[in-house]
Amino acid sequence: MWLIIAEKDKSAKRIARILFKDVRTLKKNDVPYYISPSNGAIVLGLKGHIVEYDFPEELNDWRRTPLELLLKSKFVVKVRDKNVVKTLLELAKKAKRVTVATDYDREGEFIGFTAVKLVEKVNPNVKVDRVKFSALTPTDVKKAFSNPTNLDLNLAKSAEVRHKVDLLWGAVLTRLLSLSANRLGKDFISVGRVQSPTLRLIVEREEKIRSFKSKYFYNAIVKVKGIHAKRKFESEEEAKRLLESVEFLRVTKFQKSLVEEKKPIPFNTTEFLKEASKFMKPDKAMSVAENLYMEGYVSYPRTDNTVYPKTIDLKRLVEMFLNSEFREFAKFVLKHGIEPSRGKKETKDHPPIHPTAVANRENLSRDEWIVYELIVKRFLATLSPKARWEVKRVEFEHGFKAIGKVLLFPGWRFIYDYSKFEENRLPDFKVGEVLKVEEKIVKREKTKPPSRFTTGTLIKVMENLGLGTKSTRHEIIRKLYERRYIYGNPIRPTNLAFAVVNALKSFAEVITLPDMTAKLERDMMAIAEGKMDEKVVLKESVVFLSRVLKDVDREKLGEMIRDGIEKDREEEIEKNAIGVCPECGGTLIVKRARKRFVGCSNYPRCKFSLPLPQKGRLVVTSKVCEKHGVKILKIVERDGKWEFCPLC
DNA sequence: GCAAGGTC
Repeated sequence: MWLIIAEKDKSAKRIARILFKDVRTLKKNDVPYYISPSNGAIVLGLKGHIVEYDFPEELNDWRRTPLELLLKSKFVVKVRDKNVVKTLLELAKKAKRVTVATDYDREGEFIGFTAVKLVEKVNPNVKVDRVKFSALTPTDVKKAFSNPTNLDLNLAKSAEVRHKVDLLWGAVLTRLLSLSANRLGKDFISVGRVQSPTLRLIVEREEKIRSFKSKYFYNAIVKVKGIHAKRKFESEEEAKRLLESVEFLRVTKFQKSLVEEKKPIPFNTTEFLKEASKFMKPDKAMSVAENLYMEGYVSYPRTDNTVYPKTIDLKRLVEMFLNSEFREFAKFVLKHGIEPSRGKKETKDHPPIHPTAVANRENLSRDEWIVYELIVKRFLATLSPKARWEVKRVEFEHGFKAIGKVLLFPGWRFIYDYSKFEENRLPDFKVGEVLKVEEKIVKREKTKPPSRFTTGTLIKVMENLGLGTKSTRHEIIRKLYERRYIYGNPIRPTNLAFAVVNALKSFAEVITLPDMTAKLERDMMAIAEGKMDEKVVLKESVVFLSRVLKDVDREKLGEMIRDGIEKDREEEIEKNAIGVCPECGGTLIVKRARKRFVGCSNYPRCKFSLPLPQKGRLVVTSKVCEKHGVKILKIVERDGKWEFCPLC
């Protein structure tokens, strides 16, 4: 029997259908696999990593394990998906030949490698080979299977070292911070190669915003021919002085031009999440996209590719929408001729995210429809004509300027309505023409601090810095929320986040920098090329971390972090305090436990409490009820919002 | 109860 191992069920199915004519689907331990009786072949899909490295069980008790022991420890293999491993072993026992057909990348090589190691335990003499294809098309797959090669052990080792380095750093520093601050159980303080640099970005942006000194500036504005032209000044006097002196203005320059506005590029994971985050958190958007993929409505949502491969029949996909509520858009695209845009990143593994079937609004959940509509509109927009603008620039004496923009032809904007735009109409001017100043205004404005990251912009920044992968960035951000390091969107860091980042900066700064990932990438490359031994890389980490453990002042570290937590707690109380308790004079506080209610700060001495509605998002407003002197509360629900005083 | 990386 010939066993072919794929990375996931979907690819297993595809591979089986491409290679064999008589494919039957069977199930063992609830795991599907595909069999070709005539060829005596079985294709089994794994679920990504089915095993992972961990520390031996005796090191699991955080309190009782000196951190130095983690550095000396060996790694043990832990099974993550029992059913898949069981099925793999049962099938492998009977195999004469095993072919690894996992994704052709570093993690894919590692996944295949670990599967083979498991197989060899039950079937030591099995023949093993490896096929490499970068697209699941019949041509690519068949070609790969006619040229089987061997597993690339160095490539697999390079992924293995990443797993180990990440676990080592993550476990040692996570436990160090958590133990020092005495935050154990679900309240632990996490640290990691990707999450910590990401958190540092957010914290440092907040520091910039806090230290930002805004300056005033003054726009001298004149109205001529019904439009406003302006010039910027640093001082109000200068602006006023100039305005006082002008009664007529001569036109010194006038330009009218046609400007084409590029259409958006095809969706890869990052671009998709950036746009979808206007509606929901990235982890939510990702799981919704995953569902749509499983139901066959969109293509694989984890991709770096921003260029449609030639193998996709774009025209057929557009025509598919002629019988849908997107028909006007499909017609528009077909009428103007399909011309796909392309991004800078071109990879071979998966195409950009695009619709694969027509869905009806009624068959999808609300969130599914939002994501589906976004993907469809984006797809059609990438194929449609550019937008065309008429841009006018006019300049007057004394440096007054105005710019006008009018959308002449919407092109892709007709379809993709997710980015707002403004038009500003300007009449035509003639150079030399002298116009009467109809109105004069001085407007005071402020320079703005840098803006906070949103989940969307953060994902993009992470990608640019090489932090995380298309499949993990949304997870990392979710983790930061879950650990109470960040809140809101735009994202704000908590005091705990400040404490964690500053603590790490003081004794293990590398873990807060993207450079660590960059260096790890270089080391992995060297290992893959056979120029470096994985032991050397691991040793380096061990040496660094043992230095950290020796030097760090755990008392001080614990204090820093507890301070952060304490500050968060105080702010939380302050934010939720709504007034004075009518029974004891204590402070009334909105409590958000399993149920939410208004309680007294003197609890348990004072048992005063008020019920609150449990549904919708509750906001403490700054308005005060005139009758009771307590803050007005607001409930925000999907279909509206309402305000009330809890004492009324 | 640690990370980040696959996939569901």
